Amino acid sequence: MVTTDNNGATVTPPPTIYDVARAAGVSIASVSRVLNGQRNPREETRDRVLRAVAELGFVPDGAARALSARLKEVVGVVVRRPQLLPTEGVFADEDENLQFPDMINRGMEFVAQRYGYDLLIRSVDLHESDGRRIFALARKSDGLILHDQVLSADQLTRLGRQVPVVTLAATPTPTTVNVRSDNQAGMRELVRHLAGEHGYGSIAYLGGHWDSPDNVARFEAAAQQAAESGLEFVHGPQWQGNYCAAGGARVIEGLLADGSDLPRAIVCANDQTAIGVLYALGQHGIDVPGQVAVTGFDDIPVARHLSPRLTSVRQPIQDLGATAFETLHAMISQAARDQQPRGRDIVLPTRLNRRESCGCSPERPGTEGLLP
Amino acid sequence: MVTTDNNGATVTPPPTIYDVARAAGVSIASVSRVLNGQRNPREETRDRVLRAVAELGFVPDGAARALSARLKEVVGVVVRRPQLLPTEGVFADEDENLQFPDMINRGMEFVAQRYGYDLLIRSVDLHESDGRRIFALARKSDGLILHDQVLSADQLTRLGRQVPVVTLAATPTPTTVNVRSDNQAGMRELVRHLAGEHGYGSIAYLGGHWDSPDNVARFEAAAQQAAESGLEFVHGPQWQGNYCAAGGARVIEGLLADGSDLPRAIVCANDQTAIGVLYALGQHGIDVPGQVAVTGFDDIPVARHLSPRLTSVRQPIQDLGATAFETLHAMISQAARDQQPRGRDIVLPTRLNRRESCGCSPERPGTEGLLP
DNA sequence: CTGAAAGCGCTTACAG
DNA sequence: CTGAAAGCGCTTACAG
Repeated sequence: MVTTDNNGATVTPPPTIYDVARAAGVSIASVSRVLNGQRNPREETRDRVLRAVAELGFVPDGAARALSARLKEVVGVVVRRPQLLPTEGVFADEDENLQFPDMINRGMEFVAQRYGYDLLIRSVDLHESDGRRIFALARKSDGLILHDQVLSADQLTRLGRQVPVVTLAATPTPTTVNVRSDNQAGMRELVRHLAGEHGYGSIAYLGGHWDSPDNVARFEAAAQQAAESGLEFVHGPQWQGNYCAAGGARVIEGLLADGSDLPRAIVCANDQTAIGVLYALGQHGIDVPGQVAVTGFDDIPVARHLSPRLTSVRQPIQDLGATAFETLHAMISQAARDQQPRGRDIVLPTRLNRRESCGCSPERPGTEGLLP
Repeated sequence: MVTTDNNGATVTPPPTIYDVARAAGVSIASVSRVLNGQRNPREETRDRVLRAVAELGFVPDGAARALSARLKEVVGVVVRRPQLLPTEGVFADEDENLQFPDMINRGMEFVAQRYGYDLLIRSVDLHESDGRRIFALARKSDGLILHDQVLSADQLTRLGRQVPVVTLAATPTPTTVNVRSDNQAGMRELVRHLAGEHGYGSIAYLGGHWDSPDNVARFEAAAQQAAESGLEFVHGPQWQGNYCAAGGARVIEGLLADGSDLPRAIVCANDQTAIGVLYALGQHGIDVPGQVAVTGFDDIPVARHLSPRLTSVRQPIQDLGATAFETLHAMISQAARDQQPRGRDIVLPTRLNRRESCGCSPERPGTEGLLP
């Protein structure tokens, strides 16, 4: 019986397995067995335990369970993002690049629930160098999923020896598995489209964080395909963005202030950047796609609701998260059996979604991505 | 020494406090004391322990620490969102309303880090009725932050007796504290603006989830202010959205298909809804704000980058999360000392950000929200 | 099938 | 100041 009184603040600690055992008239071992479905307990035992559990509203303490069963049912997730003070002005500039990692996390969470796992989220600064906080998170979890390249290859290898680790959009090591999407194929398809279907003569690549593996892969694929398609390829320090709308807008403002000529098409490292570019071009009365075409990467939901609608390379965002979790879960389950196939690089397909910002004409909704 | 061999998959379990004690030639109690800064250990003891810790890369196991110290340093966060299969078409429709709760979570996380806490995220379905999964999450955490009204008042009161609980945008109970923003003041300011400055004669309210306390508060404030300002106030079942862009677009499509007249201004329950409305109106060649004005609520970052730029009521999004965490943390710390002020309703201020979608003329950037 | 007991890896009174 | 020991709340061989 829970004590009820008029003071809401009275603390009633949750019942323990001892309370249940006492109420059911059995040992705590029996309670545990019934709850964990071990070794068919007698019908009557089961009933008494279940009744007591229901009556007391018993739920096992996570820490005790974790310590005893050597399983926390928690996966640590590390996201790399600017650690800014929540001052309005500053934050307003930077907090837009949330959407992509958050959607990936949601894909993880979806799968995690099916296994009874929860996600322990922690973000680290873009420039965080020592991995101490990440090793600490590992001790609160059964395994780790790391967005981006937050650790050096050496650190990763060492971490992967202690605990199962899956990276996202990074590089596999001998002890860790990586999951990413096919930047190369997606970017090449996009550039081929700009050259072939639209006949543009020049494109620029507006980059994301310079050290992001995704950014590097997209840049290189764009450069190679541009060369193969005979396009002039513009890039360089003045084209350096930061995956955020504000970064994209800043690049455009800078170029216009310098009086630079814009290329016929601007290929952005991601959709957020493209949003900033569209905005800045709009402010200066430059028509998209009439004067300058603009494309994104990721295909986040809002891309469909911009004007003009944003042409973008679709990443299987939620799938990335789901796959990362499934992979990690397999590693955790097999941990006891030791030897497992580490060092893999799992690549998920991408696909070009043509909308108006690249110069294509509007099409009926619903046909997106179904084009040949 | 960590075993190194050529097989990356070899598992090297993390060192325990016993390993450290052995290496340092002291008892595990001393190790614990040095690490937790208790009762000034002798200089030499401290040095030996610290050296061993560094050498072995020791980090205490979270579960063992939690069980022993009765503190997990984990806060559970429950978000209410549609639990859909990651099928593209379906997800594409619904996963846009992520941004707002995710930004709140980020505000929490920012503060949580300073206290050495992590967030354990779990989402439950919009229509989840029984709170079992939430009570289970409570056993993995030191306290809970609940977005929205995910539990009945009775369940909340009961939960709050077992563990510290803070709700967001809900209603306080005798055992829980609520944090929300001032929907009423923000919405009234907005409607007053539409009536007073722009002289519109009619407005509609395009709603969010019908049972969301935020939605109810915004609806009622809009209705009251409309009445006081002598505006015709349009609403009803055909104006029922779902906080998502797709929902907003669907409402507009439905109205136009019925041949209904649109009011002079559409006040949306949140920004995501407004994005869908802008899009649908654009598809039908209806000029915003010339023919119909549109406003949002929340002021998410992308609102600034739409065309026309979206007029919206700014909620202190990150502050909501930060305040929720700070409040919960205070409750956790004082848990031992029992009696605490529960039942509070903490209200954060809102503010109208006028941009072009309501009919205001463009202004210099940087002056947003600084108008009288 | 069930109970008594050991043990998971820590923290913290309790002695010395 | 430091160590030996108890205890946190579970799970799981080990006996019976």
